[in-house]
Amino acid sequence: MVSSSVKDVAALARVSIGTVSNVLNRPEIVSPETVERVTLAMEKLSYVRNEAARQLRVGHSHALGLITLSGGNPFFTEVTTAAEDEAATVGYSVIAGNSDEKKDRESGYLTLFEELRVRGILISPVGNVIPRLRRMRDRGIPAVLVDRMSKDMSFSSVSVDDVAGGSLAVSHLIESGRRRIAFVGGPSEIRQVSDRLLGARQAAAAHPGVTLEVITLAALTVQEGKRAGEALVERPADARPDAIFAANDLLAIGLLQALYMQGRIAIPDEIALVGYDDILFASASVVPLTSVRQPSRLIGETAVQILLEEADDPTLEPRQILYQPELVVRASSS
Amino acid sequence: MVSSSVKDVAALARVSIGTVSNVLNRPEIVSPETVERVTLAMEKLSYVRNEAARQLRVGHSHALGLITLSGGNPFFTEVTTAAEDEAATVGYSVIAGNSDEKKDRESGYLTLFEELRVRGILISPVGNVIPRLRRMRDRGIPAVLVDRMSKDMSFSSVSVDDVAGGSLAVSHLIESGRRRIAFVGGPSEIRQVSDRLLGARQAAAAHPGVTLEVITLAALTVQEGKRAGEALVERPADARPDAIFAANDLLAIGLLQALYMQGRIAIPDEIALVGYDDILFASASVVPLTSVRQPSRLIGETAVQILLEEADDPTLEPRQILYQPELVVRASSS
DNA sequence: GTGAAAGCGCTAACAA
DNA sequence: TTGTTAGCGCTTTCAC
Repeated sequence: MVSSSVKDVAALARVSIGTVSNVLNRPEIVSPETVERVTLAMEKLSYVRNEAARQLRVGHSHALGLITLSGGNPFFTEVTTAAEDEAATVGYSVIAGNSDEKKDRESGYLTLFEELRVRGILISPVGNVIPRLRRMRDRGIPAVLVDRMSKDMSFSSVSVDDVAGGSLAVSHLIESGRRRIAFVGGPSEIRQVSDRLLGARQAAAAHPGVTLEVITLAALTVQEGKRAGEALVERPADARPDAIFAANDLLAIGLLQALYMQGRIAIPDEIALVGYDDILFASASVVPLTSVRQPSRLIGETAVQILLEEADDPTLEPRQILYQPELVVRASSS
Repeated sequence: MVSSSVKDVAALARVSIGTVSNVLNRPEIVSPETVERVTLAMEKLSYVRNEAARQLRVGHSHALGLITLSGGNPFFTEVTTAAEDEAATVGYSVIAGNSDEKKDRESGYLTLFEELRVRGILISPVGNVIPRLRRMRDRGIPAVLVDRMSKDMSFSSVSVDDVAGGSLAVSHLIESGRRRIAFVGGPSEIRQVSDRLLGARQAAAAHPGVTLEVITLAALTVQEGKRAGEALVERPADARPDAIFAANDLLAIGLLQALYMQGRIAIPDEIALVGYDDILFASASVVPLTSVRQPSRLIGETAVQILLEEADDPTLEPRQILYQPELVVRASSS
């Protein structure tokens, strides 16, 4: 057996296919009795609308594309869930992909979304995708940057002030008496990383006598954090920093595993540690983690709202929404 | 400006649209020069194939639908990533949704996937979706159950022996001297939960003098685990269990927060704790968590393989793949 | 090796 | 209020 189409429904309900389409899309203009009859026929045949055909006709789909930096990061999971919920309230679905911070994966998803003619794209970029997004916008697919601002403000964005966040974290470490601070971060092409580092630098520069060492890793994962921690354990004790600001909580948890659990380095006594994102597991880690919290759900919801507005009216000016982060102090730094 | 179509490409390359379609789908049958000319034209126009039109013609999409029980559970994140990777190797993409253990969300995704005419469906069911899956299979959309077997074996499944896992966990607790064991789990309609409980019961029954208390929660989340933990803290010390087997690690981490961090109950001395899934954060939690590990990536990969085979050949007999879980002992129970 | 043409299922404009 | 019809972009025979 194969799927039934409007034609089958029309035949069974003894109406034209145009009427079937109308009860699907504008039931208010068709008489209640007819609606009833058609609906019944649909149920009898378990008719399911063919979205591809609808989309081919109207030109775009009822889906939004979302590309996050990492599937394993609960922060992005929360953003995604919030976006899905918000989109669902207006009948849209979200197709989520994650780039794992890799440019070719990012590019692959953009192509997929383009082939799918999604209504719009939400993205935390890795590579320089702005030119491509611009082309896509010219062809009717708008985009909103998530968790990162566009430098030239040519796209709307919903983000959190990462410079302020970095500054918040490092200021806190300095205030609690730390002087030899290390920033452990990922690839600097990732704006979130470079901004958090910038904020850290500003805070350090404001306090004479404070040094900031920068440790750059390949990715923002627990594994990489662990690797970095193992390298630190290898150092002679007096060559180690007395505080670490990790670019995200995954990294911080990896550091915790290597420094505290394997290396038996006292946290925070020997080394204080601050993470970023305040994921669900930060408060329950070996040493509860001080972290910079971002309003993840709010980011996802706002981004969807702006995107759908721009999809409806492409002439809208790009908007930059910037939320402020918040420091949550726990045992790892006090 | 609007998207260009095969027609535009054909015009620019001075060939027919049939030829354009051929270079897209069977380049080997068209002359190299023509391929070259058409490819060039595509690039000039930045042509992107309209997937909806392709799909309308061929009858199904190049996407697989995946419904997991929880977006916030790293176990399912890993299954999802593995499925995406596996699907990508054969040119398929995965549309992932999570039911959050809610029947109506599950049903919504099934409808979406049906409208999208996905090639097949991977699902960890909440409600009784078997009849519906059967209808969908009759219409050409096969399904594979993930992380759960179908009782009547009418669908293929890729799962882990949850009864064995539950037994493994509780046997370990008993061997380490515990007697008053509590099972903290979610809704019993979720097969994973009821199977793990069954295994726990079997292990308890095999040891006279061991009691098993069952605490049922609304969902398998950190929040719910925390609520359960708070209730336990309220009890007089001698009315508390001396060991807890939590149906997953999220629950276990919530319990840890309430019992250990807020309630100052010694883990494992007063209460030993075992979780399930061995998520990335289990080893780095306040008290590193003993957990039952499942081969998450393997589950995702295998499920995709079987699904695609069944999509190609609907006459295939359903297969049941059952992996064995593994106990990872850490500080929370020893 | 290439071209012409039918038709997948749907929506929307227009006619009745 | 309902019916008729064109056509969205693509793939796929079937001729040539």
